[in-house]
Amino acid sequence: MSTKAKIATIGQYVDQEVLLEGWLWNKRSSGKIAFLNIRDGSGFIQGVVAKEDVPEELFALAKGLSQETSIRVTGKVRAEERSPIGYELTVTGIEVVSRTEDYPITPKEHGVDFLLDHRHLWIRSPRQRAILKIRAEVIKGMRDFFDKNGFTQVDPPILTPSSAEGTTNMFQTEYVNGENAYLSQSGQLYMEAAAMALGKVYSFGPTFRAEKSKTRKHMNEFWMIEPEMAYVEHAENMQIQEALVKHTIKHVLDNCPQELKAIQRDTAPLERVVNEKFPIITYAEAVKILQEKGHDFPYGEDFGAPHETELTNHFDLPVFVEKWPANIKAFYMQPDPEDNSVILGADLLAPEGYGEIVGGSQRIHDYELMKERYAEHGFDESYNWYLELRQYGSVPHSGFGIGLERTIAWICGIDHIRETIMIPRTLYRLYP
RNA sequence: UCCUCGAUAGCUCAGCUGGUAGAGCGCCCGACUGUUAAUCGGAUGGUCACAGGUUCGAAUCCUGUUCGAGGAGCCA
Repeated sequence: MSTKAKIATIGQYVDQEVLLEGWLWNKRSSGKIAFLNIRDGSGFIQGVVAKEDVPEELFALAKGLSQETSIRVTGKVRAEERSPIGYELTVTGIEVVSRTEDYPITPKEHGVDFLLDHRHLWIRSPRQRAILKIRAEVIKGMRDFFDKNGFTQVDPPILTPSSAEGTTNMFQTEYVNGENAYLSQSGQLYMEAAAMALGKVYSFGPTFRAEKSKTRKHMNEFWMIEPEMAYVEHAENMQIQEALVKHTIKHVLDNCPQELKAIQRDTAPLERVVNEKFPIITYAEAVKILQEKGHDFPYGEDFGAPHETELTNHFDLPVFVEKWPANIKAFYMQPDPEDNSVILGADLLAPEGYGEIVGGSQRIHDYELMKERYAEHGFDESYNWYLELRQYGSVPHSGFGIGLERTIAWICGIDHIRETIMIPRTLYRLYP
């Protein structure tokens, strides 16, 4: 009986006979030799079956295997220079667990529509597997940062009453008592309550937006990490964001070399992000840069995708854009004491055309000012609890939200965020 | 919601000013001892998205519909 092994750690078993449990990803054969490309979830390895070395039935079986047939393969691990992973398996036995007929996804090219319709199978492909592995490490790296820096994870509710920021873009459902309920589009307001209880907190969970957005940067269900910190003000908020991003990227560079290679990510720009200080510019300076570069961009508007790309190309690093005009940002953002018309908040724009990945700000902590904002926006009683946070021991506090999928898309260098999650939920696509 | 583009074999696509359907790949059969999107030979494979219209004749032209993709707005 052979030892069970995993491809990821196959190097431990050189010159030993092992058992691999997996699937046939691809096959090439000639009259006297067959190459089986085997995957087991942990990686890919090539198995070799030479006609003269094995019983006739085994060679015939190997030649007849179809793509994605599940197999238990025994064989001897061999160091092999020609292999991308450095090892090959000299196959001595194959047990077919379940034969596959007519697997739809071939190693050849396919269109987006076809692949998305077969997303449940597409994730078996080397590239998709690598992206999902990197996603897991991005999450791990972020949690690691928060846990090492005194944050406590808190989980805000997903079912919420009407939103303080309006409900037009929210998924509506009926609550048990017949009231309208909405799927959360941000846990931030609740996280502010948590910060007053635990100091430094972060949430990590799915968030839902019923926006009819149809771009490579949008999904209707995505994951967000939302830290909130008591006694932290604007400048420190940005420092923490920068440290988080650097730590996360370093974690991926250290832990996913194989996966980054599999998706052919050029890691030089990422190493630069780890080693260099992120520039901070004000919104006004950003507008000036755009105008100098020939954009007809008026002060007071939000940036579009080409503007964000222009700004980050200018620095070739993630860039904080701070002190935005208050009227284009959320009601809860703290005004700059030096200029009431702008707020103490910043967006972090990722380089290489990836755009906004973080939005953060210092929050209004003054009770009277928050009451004014409530009046201006006509908020109802369902968010009185949020106002109460300013009545009972209010302190300066800040927080931010980082979009998990946008961050992963950037780190992986892929052009559409739908590949960063197992089953993407985009406009017009609720299947599979 | 708006703008742009698209839908032909299992997949990726070609099909000209209208004349009755093509290639490559996959599957299947055969050849080949180092392939790695293997290669070579053969065979199979179609309600040309749907519904109307124009015409002797429509994959092709016109109208509408459905579905999808890219982008705008909004955001992470």
